[in-house]
Amino acid sequence: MNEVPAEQRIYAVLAAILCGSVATYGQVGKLAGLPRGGRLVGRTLRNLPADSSLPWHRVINASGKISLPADSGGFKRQKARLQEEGLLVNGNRISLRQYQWQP
DNA sequence: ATGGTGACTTGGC
DNA sequence: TGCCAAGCCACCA
Repeated sequence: MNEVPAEQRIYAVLAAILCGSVATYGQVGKLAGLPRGGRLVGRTLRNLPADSSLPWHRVINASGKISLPADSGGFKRQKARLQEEGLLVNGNRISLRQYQWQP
């Protein structure tokens, strides 16, 4: 019957990421039941409404960097929010020191 | 249907 | 550390 759409589960995973921590796209996808859905996660965040209160800014790629283009508004917004949560952001890269979210 | 693209990941050099 | 190739999934022309 009605199964919960993958997007819904991705939202739940996002909401579970602790403040001050970040997770990779692959990590989120894996926890949402999409072991190879890194791209799906990215596409889902891309489609998020502007009024969504989900911490999408806590999601970065496996290289520990922000995947958005450095000249886009989303990049600046994500960087600013991460810094407000106490994370050190150097350029497009997050200074990793126990940054990875642990479920 | 087919090919190209993207807020990805991993392995190799 | 950084770039490249292959794999993966969904969307678009």
